[in-house]
Amino acid sequence: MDEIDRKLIEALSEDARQPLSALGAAVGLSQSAVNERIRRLTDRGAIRRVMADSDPEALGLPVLAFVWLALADGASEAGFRAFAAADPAIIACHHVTGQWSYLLQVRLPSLAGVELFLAALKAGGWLGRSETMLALTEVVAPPFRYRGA
Amino acid sequence: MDEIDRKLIEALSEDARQPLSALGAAVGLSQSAVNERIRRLTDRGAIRRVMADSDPEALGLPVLAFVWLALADGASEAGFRAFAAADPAIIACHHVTGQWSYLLQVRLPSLAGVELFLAALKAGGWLGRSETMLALTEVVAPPFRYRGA
DNA sequence: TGTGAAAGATAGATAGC
DNA sequence: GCTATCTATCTTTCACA
Repeated sequence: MDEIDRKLIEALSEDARQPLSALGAAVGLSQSAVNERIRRLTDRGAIRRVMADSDPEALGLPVLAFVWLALADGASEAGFRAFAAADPAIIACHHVTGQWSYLLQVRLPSLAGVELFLAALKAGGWLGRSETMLALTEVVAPPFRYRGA
Repeated sequence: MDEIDRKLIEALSEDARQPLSALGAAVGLSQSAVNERIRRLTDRGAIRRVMADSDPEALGLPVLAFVWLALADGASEAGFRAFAAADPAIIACHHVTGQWSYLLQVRLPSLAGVELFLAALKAGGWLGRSETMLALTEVVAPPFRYRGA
């Protein structure tokens, strides 16, 4: 992972459909050297995948909510993690320091969807305490990976 | 944006390098019909880009911090937004409801980096109040777009 | 919008150096 | 790592449904 690898990943993060020749020109290597580096970066897992970044609004998911969660007493951590991994509305879930145990980032069709989501958390027996904040403007928008309805 | 479009975006979100023939087989359309749909989805902006999702740890950015921020009195909103857009450590920045004005998601090389980041926020005159939480486990990992050192 | 087919352009993969 | 070659894939275009 040298400076050239970093530049390649930066360029591919911007646009992964650039020809190898363009990448080569950008970093000062031949097309095949670039190809070989990308192969190695992918094998090592430094590049995890090449994916489409899509617009959540176009997919009918305009609402982004941040949900702070303290698990219910006695709820299984492993069970909750399986639940989070399975729900396509959950675009990120981190175990965090501080007074809450998890921070969820959720994409939903509407505010009503937020209410349904919280109800599902409660019905699953996961929800101890929680606090929800809604995203207004996206000042720096992270990539969005659509995981299905 | 019908069911087929959604399936295409879901498949491309998983792996954007599949041949059109494979996508066609998955959704029950010909290669040329798939090609045409992807072109339209891209033109409309439903597909924003095709990018590499990389591993922040491999890039020397193992620390993810959530920084809740209330802007300093008199700080310019526009100025702060330009600052956020320019700093590659900031992978997401949302204006949010509730007691804080912004939520920043920041990728950094170390805990010392978090301290430096907060110091830079303060030095820029943006920081009113703030509260930082560190991510421990990534239960559901969002895609990561490397924006450079 | 979609199908099927065919031509041409492009880029990825491979092998020898 | 480079150059050259081979091959898979994409793109474009057509006639037709």
